[in-house]
Amino acid sequence: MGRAPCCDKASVKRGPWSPEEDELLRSYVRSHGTGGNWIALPQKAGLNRCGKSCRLRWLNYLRPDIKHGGYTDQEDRIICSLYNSIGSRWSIIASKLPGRTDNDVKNYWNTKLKKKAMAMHHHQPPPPQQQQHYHHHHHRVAGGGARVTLVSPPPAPQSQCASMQPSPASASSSGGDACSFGAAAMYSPSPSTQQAPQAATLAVAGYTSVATAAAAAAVAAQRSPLDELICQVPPPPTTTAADCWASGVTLDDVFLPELVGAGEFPNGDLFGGFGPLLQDRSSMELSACYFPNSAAADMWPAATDIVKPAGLCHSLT
DNA sequence: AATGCGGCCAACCGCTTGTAA
DNA sequence: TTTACAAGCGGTTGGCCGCAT
Repeated sequence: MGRAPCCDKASVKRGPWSPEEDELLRSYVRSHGTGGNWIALPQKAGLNRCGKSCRLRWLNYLRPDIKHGGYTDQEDRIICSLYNSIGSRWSIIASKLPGRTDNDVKNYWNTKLKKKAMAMHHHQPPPPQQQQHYHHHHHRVAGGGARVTLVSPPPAPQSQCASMQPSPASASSSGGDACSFGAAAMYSPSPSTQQAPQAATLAVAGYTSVATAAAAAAVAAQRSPLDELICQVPPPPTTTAADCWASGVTLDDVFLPELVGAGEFPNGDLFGGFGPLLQDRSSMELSACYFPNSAAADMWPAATDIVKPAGLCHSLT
């Protein structure tokens, strides 16, 4: 038994919206809101449309804060970086781009950015050595906020993909490895990134993982003394996994094999990291944790507001 | 001018997730 | 705990438009 359809598709209008329908929907939502019930909305608004269709029209087109087209280089970088990190999670990617919708970002990627990324991937010179080399870019966040360190995976030829252990989302995306790494290749450090503090914050998310994106935002929003400690560690002179931790930003999942072996975080979940960086501490159960330095390790027993893993706590120093 | 082709994008489809009863 | 339903999400489709021939 399948689920009953949300509306009678034979009787509702489908296809492009007319200006009159747009105005009906717009004025209804303006005066009543969506009411949390899109299914009932069309009838109340006097529209002969499926509720899902109304919702889509509002979210993707009629919402007042929507931007169409005119993507900036900065937005391109954010999209590429996030795509490389998390795959086709368009709603998450769009949430990092004010005024953009998931549908819009998805279309933009599929029609333009993917090709651009592919082209750049194919123009990447081969890596100098097989040893993975991670680029660190340091940015100071506006307002004296946390210094953050970007860790980007190197542009990698397809032959290296297996060893890179991309996140499940990336691995399962239809874009394939070439696209994924092409996106990474596009994400070289650029002056424009450094000029925009907000962009720097967003870029951090792009280099890590979804939850890390939230964590990066959380760093600025809520900080305990432990958080401060993490964020104040001076920038490392070299580029190792431990350095990444020391900089206060969780690791990209490509570091996992290097750190603990692929079996430690079965789903590419890297939140072995530091509880204090997580937005919702109470809901996160860590499978392991790694202290960025011995001082943080010392403070760990005193931290009472995070869910601590049963075992596997290590200091990286 | 007519036709074909490819790019673009709005909209749809169907599956997954969240939640209330 | 189970079930039903709405919302959310990502993949896909279809039609419009501009450009090349």
